[in-house]
Amino acid sequence: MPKKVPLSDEALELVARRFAVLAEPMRLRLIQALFEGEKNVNALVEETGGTQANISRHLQTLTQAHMLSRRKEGLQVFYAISDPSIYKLCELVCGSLEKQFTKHAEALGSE
Amino acid sequence: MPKKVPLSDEALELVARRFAVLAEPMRLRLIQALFEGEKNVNALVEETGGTQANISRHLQTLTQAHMLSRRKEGLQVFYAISDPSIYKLCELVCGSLEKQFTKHAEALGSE
DNA sequence: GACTAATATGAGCATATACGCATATAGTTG
DNA sequence: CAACTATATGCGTATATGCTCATATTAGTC
Repeated sequence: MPKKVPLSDEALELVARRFAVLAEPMRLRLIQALFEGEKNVNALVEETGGTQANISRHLQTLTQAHMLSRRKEGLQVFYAISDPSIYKLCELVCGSLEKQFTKHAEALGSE
Repeated sequence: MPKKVPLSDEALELVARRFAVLAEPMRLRLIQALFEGEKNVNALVEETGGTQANISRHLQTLTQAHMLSRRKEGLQVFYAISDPSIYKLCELVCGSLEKQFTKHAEALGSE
């Protein structure tokens, strides 16, 4: 298990791409909605308030990144979180953001 | 400490923005270089092979996101990783990518 | 103060991608 | 097979952002 070896250019692009998939509010909203469990497209459309076309595209992006699983059942398609690391990723980011706010609540003047 | 409460739109944008900062290969390379410890701009320029202007901009982006700290010493400016969660973030992503490769090494046919 | 070194920034270009609209595909039911 | 439902996709547009070149700024030296 390599640890100190610098990543190759290809590897860096893959990592960057993975972060990029998570760098969209609507996709994060979808992921958040799926924290509760598997849901079909329509449910996600209603819950997130997005358009059907847009949600479908985002779900495709997330699925191609192997973050979601896709299960077809008749007319409906059900998506679910398939990569457990996503939970931790979101927790980590939320945690560090909270720390930032706590810190800068006193000093103020972010950005 | 909120855990199950869905994040607000503002919060989602902040999380997304944070991921976006990490969604650039060159920035990841800088972060990786800084894993070894504090370095000045010139060292980072040489190590990453980027142009001075570009590196400077990326360092600014990372610093504004509170991921790096900036220390000025005479003519030089030293940057260092200031948010420990970045280590874990990178580890998590690398880990899940490795799993993907292991899985699809046999089945093949990603993307 | 003139000169040099280290870093930052303004402007323009090229590319990526999120979104909306319309339409296509897949599956179900009559 | 016609009509309907659920989901996916082609296309055009708008916006964001990474990159380069040139230049500005800051700090040290003579």
